[in-house]
Amino acid sequence: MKKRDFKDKVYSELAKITKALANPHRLVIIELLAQGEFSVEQIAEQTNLPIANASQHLQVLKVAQLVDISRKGNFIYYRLANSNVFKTWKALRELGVERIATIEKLVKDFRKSNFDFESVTIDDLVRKIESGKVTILDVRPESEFNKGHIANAISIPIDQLSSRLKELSKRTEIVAYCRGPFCVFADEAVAILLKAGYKATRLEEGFPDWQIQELPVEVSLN
Amino acid sequence: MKKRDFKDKVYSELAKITKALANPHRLVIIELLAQGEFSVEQIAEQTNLPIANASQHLQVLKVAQLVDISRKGNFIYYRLANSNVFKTWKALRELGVERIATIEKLVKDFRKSNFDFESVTIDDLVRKIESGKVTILDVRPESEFNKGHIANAISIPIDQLSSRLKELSKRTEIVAYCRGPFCVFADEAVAILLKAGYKATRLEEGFPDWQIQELPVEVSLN
DNA sequence: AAACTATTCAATAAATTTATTGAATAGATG
DNA sequence: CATCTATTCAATAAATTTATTGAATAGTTT
Repeated sequence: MKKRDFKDKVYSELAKITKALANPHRLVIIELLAQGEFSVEQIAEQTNLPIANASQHLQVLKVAQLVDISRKGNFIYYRLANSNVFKTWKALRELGVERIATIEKLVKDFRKSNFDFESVTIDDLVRKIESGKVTILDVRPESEFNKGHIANAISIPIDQLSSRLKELSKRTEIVAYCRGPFCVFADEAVAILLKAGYKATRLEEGFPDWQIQELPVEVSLN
Repeated sequence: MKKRDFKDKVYSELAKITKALANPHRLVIIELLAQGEFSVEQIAEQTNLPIANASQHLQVLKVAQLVDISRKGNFIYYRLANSNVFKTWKALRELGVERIATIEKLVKDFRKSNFDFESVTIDDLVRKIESGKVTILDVRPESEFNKGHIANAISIPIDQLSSRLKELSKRTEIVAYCRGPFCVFADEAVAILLKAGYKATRLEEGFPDWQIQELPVEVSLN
């Protein structure tokens, strides 16, 4: 093979992978699958897409080998092919937030107008865990908590939080987390908690960011 | 702003950036600019594109804020907007090589059929530098060497190597490097060196990979 | 100010991607 | 084996991306 042919082929293969990522719906799917595996139906629901449409996008990801599948009963479950897929999404996400003022502004404006409060980073949380008491609160749907969560976190899905406040202590600081930096479950949780007189902040990143750093995680079997 | 509007906008902005990367020519340009800044004319030449075409691709990268420009005399020089752009390219590259058998096979087959020999990683090279004598050979064009190179490397551009062999010692192991893992200058160099009786291997990655790890680099002023 | 030149723009056609719809399929279940 | 159901496929139209060409532009240089 000639040198130029070789380079053309390598870069066009890499561009194919990149194209498979280059769609807003597919990025949402990638972030969702970073929480664990989901059926086509669940993915369609979470992303607000018609099922046929979601399936089509999943085919694109599958052809690019970014996702794997397995069948359980009547359902087909999709998951990220490996941790490099999440790493690449993370790199894109960070590039976007840093380079594109629009995104940073969108996030800040949205947070400020809806929930005006501080957040903590993963490093901050690690330090809090080491040096004192902190309640780690997972506000994702319970099924996602069961697939994997930060060690010692407790699960109260955001739509149950208001009615289950009594499970939390007002004396311990609470750090709420969810799927990722653009997920608003944690913001909503902190808003509810602050209003009810709890001391609470949100984790800037999500569970997959914690997991990829090989920090302690737990899985609930059921 | 509503929750869904917010998410739609964030992910569509991120998809825009990803789309800007999702083209083989533009990936080649990103890798080239990781070596330093180049004029439109130089970029067109290196990528084998008509100038108008190269300019068009550069506009796409500029709108996505992945590159910055500066004018010097009649020329406009393009450079990567910041190190996160390279980090993202590196993540995509590694995802591709790991996930896509086609790419790995392309690289292996090409290397095996043209140059069958071992390579060393950046970690290997760091150890070699610490623990003994090694000649680090930069075979990129001299202008790229001048913009930045591995500390203590010597520059012999690949097209001058055959005629400048006497500058190298046969007693010291030589590690040749170039732009990146898909760049073949270093392969060609090792082939020439082995044939002439030198002890030589190539560095798997390229100069930008060394630089991003904050390992020692030097810049030649001129 | 005129001439020059590197780069960008504009217009077009071809190729690719996307959303939508409804039908087809594969595999599990009864 | 027939039925059921989650998922995929296929066909189409609309939107976007790409390559190509030649003209326009901005900024230097003389």
